Amino acid sequence: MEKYLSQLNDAQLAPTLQKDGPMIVIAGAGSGKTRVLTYRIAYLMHQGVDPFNILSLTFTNKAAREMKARIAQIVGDSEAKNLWMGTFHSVFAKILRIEADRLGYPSNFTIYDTQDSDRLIRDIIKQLNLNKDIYKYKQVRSRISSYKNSLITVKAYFNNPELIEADVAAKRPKMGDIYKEYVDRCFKAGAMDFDDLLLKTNELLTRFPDVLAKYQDRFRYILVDEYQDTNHSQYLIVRALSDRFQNICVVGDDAQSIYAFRGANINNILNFQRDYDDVKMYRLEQNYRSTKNIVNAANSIIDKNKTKLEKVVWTANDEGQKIIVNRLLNDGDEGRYVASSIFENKMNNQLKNSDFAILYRTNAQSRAMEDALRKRGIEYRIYGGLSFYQRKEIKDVLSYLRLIINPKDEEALKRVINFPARGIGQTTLDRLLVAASHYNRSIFEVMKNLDKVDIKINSGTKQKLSDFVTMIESFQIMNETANAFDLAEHVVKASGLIKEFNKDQTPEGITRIENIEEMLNGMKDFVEEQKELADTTGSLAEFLEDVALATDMDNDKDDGDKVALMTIHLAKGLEFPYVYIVGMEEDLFPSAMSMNTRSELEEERRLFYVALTRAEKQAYLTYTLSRYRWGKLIDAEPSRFIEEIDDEYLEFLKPKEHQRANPMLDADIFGDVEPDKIRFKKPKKRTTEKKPPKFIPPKKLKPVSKVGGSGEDANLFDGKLAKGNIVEHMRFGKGEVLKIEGVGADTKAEINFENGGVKKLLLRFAKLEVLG
DNA sequence: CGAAACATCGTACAA
DNA sequence: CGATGTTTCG
Repeated sequence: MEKYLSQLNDAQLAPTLQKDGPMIVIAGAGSGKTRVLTYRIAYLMHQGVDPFNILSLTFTNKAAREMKARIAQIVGDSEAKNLWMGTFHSVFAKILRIEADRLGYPSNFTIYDTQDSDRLIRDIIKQLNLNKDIYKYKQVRSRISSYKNSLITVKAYFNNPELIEADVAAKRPKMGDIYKEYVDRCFKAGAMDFDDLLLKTNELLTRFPDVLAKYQDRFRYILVDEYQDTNHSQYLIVRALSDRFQNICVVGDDAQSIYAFRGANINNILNFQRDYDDVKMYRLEQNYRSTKNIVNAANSIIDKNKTKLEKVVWTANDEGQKIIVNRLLNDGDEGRYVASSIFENKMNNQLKNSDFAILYRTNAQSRAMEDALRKRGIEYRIYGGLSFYQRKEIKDVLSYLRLIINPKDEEALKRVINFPARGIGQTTLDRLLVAASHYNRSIFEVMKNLDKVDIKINSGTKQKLSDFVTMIESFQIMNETANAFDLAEHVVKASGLIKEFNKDQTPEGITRIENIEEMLNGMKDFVEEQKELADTTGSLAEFLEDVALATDMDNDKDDGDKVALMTIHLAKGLEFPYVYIVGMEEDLFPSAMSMNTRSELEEERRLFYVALTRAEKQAYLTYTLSRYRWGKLIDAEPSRFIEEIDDEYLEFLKPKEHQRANPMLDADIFGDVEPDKIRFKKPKKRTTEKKPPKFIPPKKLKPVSKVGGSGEDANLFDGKLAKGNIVEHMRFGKGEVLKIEGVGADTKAEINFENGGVKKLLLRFAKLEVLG
């Protein structure tokens, strides 16, 4: 043990060695907090604490696995195995299964994902005859989610006039009714959504003192990682469980709190010291990850936030390179730049693909990056986005499997009852739903008792329904003996799914079959893996739970040397030698939706802080002049966050250095621009300059060019500039239009200028006045 | 009832 | 643009 502890610096050692009592560790980016958590757990066990009494809540299941493996190296496999480690959701889902009957739930309850919730909510809105343009299902879902995260049950909602009034004022008077119906339907389906896993845990611990006592006694030592991202519901669970022994250790960094949108409350970490007596506070401020340049640049950003705990992150590492800032024409150009920069870096510095990460604000930005990397022949891997398990064909298979475990699962049933088509249409389904509601039974139970219920369904359809029931029941029987893989393989054949997908021989259809095969392979691995671990059985139910609660990071199969592409949110906790942060533009980053309040903007700023502090050696920031969004080319302005970094840490790239590759750009479209200067909304110390503006943003071109259309209209000069027109250019003087070519934003004009000769200009950017 | 054409809509972040 | 909902026709 001493050997391991000697690897820690003094700041890290102090919290590691504090065995008892409440404590908070404020850990700056890259300061080795995982190491502290890991060694602290090992040390607890070394001091004689039974691993059965330790609960460690991590941000991803992958992190839990890695930490457990590390601890096993120190204290031994057999001991480490008994630790409770995992995400809030997975740990409490397990506890809820054990205690389910207390809450009237079956222990095999389904976990609804967001798609399932959305479908159910849409159903309910339709069923209640509400206007779907007013009750948008996504808004409704997020509203319900925030109720649940604040522990507002249906009953609490109807007892709270303020909430009701707020919804009435928002022209959504039926919110409560939808909420009630949603909760009822989930309950009847034996289903919990993600928020329920926390809400019901709270219910369990509050309503049943003996259950609370049991888990308080069990979890005598509790550790919570990424505490800054806990929501109210999680906060209350931690408080309740730690109340008896008060051996609670939370670790986090308020500067990296980036999950407010799913209810995370930064006050949990800011106010931790008020919640317990004699809280010991530790700070980890030495950064081991990044260069001085990166650390200082990141500090200069986070300084702009008002809400924060005081801490000074520093590093003893090298000065390093400045952060490179580059402006590109559009998203395609941005992709090409990033790809060629990665290519060059690899060549010059003997690097691997996995030394690079491309981080973006929204998943939609990945496409341009992918295209460019593919063209360059650089292998990459995308994290997040539409996850594997959310794909249609995979959800179809999973729905059959879910129905085997929990036949009440309404969303699974609706999904597969007529897929592949077996002649059970909407009308039949509607009648089943009505009957189910009337008899207060699940749809599946109604289907099993068609002859006993009053329902208007013709005999042919009844036969089809009973065939379906028979099929599912035969799967259920097989589930009693077969393992998850064998069963799933049988199900995809017997249900007709494979046959259905095989009909489609287009590339997409073939991909679907491959995806199903991949999932079956995954199940096989799962079964094999579980066989080796004695404590689990490799059952289908366990597989489904794994799948439902897997985070995007958990599915990270180590499949070779690839550039990582992901959102900044997913990058939290990771590090890469070279990091490209792309799309540094106003309305994108910071997001247009996050600029209304200070706290929203501060969260965006923390997000940028997280992004920048992922980099070890070198960070790149890119932004574009225009970008495709919603299928349309729109103008962009550089993000205020670039401006917020101290200039001394930045190096602005001269666009020409890399734009040579693109022949279109050889036209002197930036002829009147000094390319090495950056353009901001509010120019800094530039007012005294007499020279023409360094850079004229496209938006501001409008009034100058007189002939220009609106910013949204890509066809600035379309129809207004024609062959033969005489125009004037600031630098090239008068000229005659020889030719117009291209369409939309790509429209170019060939112009013969008095001083400059023939130039090809992109009209989008050219500063021209039409003289006649 | 089913499939394909057609129309609409809404666009973060995610367990 | 792309996912989803609606209409239409066989």
